[in-house]
Amino acid sequence: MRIGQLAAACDCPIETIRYYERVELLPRPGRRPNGYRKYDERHRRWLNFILKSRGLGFTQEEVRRLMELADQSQPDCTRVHRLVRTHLRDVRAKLAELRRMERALLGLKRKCESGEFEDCPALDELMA
Amino acid sequence: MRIGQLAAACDCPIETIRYYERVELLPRPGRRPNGYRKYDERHRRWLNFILKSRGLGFTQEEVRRLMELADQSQPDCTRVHRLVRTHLRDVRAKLAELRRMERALLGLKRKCESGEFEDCPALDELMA
DNA sequence: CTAAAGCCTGTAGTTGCTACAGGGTCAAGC
DNA sequence: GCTTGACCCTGTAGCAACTACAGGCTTTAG
Repeated sequence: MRIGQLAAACDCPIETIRYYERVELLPRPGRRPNGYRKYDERHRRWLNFILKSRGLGFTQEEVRRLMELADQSQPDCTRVHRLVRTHLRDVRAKLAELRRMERALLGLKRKCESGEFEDCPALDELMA
Repeated sequence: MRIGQLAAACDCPIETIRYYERVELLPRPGRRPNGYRKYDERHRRWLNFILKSRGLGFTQEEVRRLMELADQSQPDCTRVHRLVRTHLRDVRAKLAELRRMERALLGLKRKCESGEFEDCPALDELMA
């Protein structure tokens, strides 16, 4: 397939596919005589793997490691497990941070809503 | 005060202060004859405002708008309220996304833990 | 034969900082 | 008087992970 067809198959922008090639996430495809990239099923599966992993928030570096592990004949489940656990920890840290923000923003919002003030109490709180 | 003292007062890296000046978030300070930046209380309060807002996840653009609103003699609480609500929506969208990731990662983790497989079931799922 | 759609490379922009390199300034101590 | 160290300056480059052109080929449909 050509790049556009791969992009359609994986629902991923063409530019992103070329980008993954440039940063050496996606293996280099073959080329037709006219210079067009030529992809096969293997590429489609790797691209899907990358997209799924990124969709779970793994960094490029982590995806690279996952791909190395997946590429072995005898996948090392222990390592995969460790990667997943570590990343889960990161995700939970971000969750905690966002929840903190949510609480604070809710507080600001309530202040804005609670009655009549000369000046805005939310701005006051940010200024304090 | 000099930049180092402001940085210490607000617990913020010096580089960040210069950066905020460059992108025109923080008003330009005066200069001493030797070229050193010279800050006063007003700068300290603005910098705190910026740091607090950023800590709540507001983008630079949003902080700029908040600052404009805060700078008026008659702060428009309605606009502030709208900014806060919009941002709260964004934060909640990110929360939902992260929770989705958390669930999926937890699923992967459990698969890795649940017994003996020939190959890693987590990798299988990413590959599928 | 021409127009549109598809592909190519290479580079620059995004957000919000952070990290130098390569200098100038200033107060304290010997 | 001179050095040492802490502080400050500008300007540029780097990070993640894309996204968006510009400027140019090729292929396909009518």
